[in-house]
Amino acid sequence: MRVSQLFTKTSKTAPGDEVAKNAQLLIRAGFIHKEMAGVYDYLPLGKIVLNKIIDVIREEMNAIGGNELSLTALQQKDVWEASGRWNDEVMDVWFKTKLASGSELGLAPTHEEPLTKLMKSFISSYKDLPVYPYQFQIKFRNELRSKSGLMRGREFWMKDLYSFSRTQEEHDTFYEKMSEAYDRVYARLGLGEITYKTFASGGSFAKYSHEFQTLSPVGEDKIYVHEGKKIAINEEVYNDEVLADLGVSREELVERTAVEVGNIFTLGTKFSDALDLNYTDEDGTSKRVIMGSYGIGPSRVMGLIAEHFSDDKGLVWPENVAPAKVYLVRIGGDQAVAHADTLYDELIAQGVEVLYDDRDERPGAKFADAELMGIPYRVTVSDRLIGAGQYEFTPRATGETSLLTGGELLAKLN
RNA sequence: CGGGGUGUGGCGCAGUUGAUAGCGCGCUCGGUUUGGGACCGAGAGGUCGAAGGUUUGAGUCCUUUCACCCCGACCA
Repeated sequence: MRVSQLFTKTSKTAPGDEVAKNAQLLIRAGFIHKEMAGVYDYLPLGKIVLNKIIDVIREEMNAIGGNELSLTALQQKDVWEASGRWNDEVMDVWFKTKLASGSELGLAPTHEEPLTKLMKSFISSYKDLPVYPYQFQIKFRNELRSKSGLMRGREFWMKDLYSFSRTQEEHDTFYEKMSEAYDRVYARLGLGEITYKTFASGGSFAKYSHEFQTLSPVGEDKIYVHEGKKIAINEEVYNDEVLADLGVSREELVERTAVEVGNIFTLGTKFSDALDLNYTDEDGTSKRVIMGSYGIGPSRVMGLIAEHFSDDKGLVWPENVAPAKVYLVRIGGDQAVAHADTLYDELIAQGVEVLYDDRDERPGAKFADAELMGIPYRVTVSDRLIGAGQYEFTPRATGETSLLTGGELLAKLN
């Protein structure tokens, strides 16, 4: 992509009404735009980052048998009344609206009910199970207070997978596989080191649920971390019983603030009871389907990564989620243009994603933008280096520049 | 939803005791520049969140209202 073709621009200043670092940097770099409190547009570069996060999650969900689908955002009242969650006192984050006919509708805050109902059309035998449908979708939640930029929005992206299993054992096995898949997701997103599988309250069908909590000063949750076991306990269940269950003592735990970047939850038969989702087992008897739900908020993850991987110059994207691998800076006249154009074509031919700064700007402005946007590698083509057949190569994270030949450069970026 | 704060060109801000708005960035044009967000000159762009009120006169005072931010409560 050529920078001259991007309609977005960078800004030296952040909007005065944004305090959260993730929002300030993402807006300054032109990745997102604020529409209203807790509601953001994803601009071209931001959309690429969001897509990359989604792609990582998708690969891991597919690897454990997920079936991607797309459910509707408009929700019928009846489906939710079956579980009692249409009631505003039970679920206080509803955005409700009406059809022209006057019928009430809701904007989906989550999808257990509609999906459970949908699956009634496809699940009837033990042979139809287990199944793992999932989706990436914008959820709507009427939060009393949205905050922290992308971290808590009223409209946000969510990956939600739901498991439908025959037995508790089958469910438990999948639950564990999902936990491992989540570990791989966060590792690939560069958050593995600071993300902890955290014990949280389980609801009526399991003693615990698990949250994936990433350490961050902007976190809303307080957790107690056990470094040795790489686990943590949410403060809501931080008690002697849990400590005993996990075989840890208070002295081994450290209190930290963290951001919930995902959760896995055993639902049991809560929704299959409410909506009457059954299957016929091998012995001919009818049984309830055992369910689980598994969420990750890609938009929140994006905010967290922006918040975590940044410095005084701007964003510092991990390679797996960066909008491009290389920021190609061109300095100089016709000769530099010709060389940069050629290198751009070569990199593209090699499958390297490049953001080519072909603007007629001064070098300082290009360098500053490359840093603000946080592209992992900056490559500089300039008149003064062409004679020597050299290119400058500068990793964003270290800022250390080395001089490479064309061959060395292509090898390094491959 | 309770408490606190803020709304002035696209963005960041200033506007003294009331007298129909100013700076920086950005933008346009001309020229000079060209390895760390260039410089000079000339321009365009706002009725000051909205509504009502006080006053000869309101960005400045009063009332109402909307929006945004922070803390708390609540939540992916």
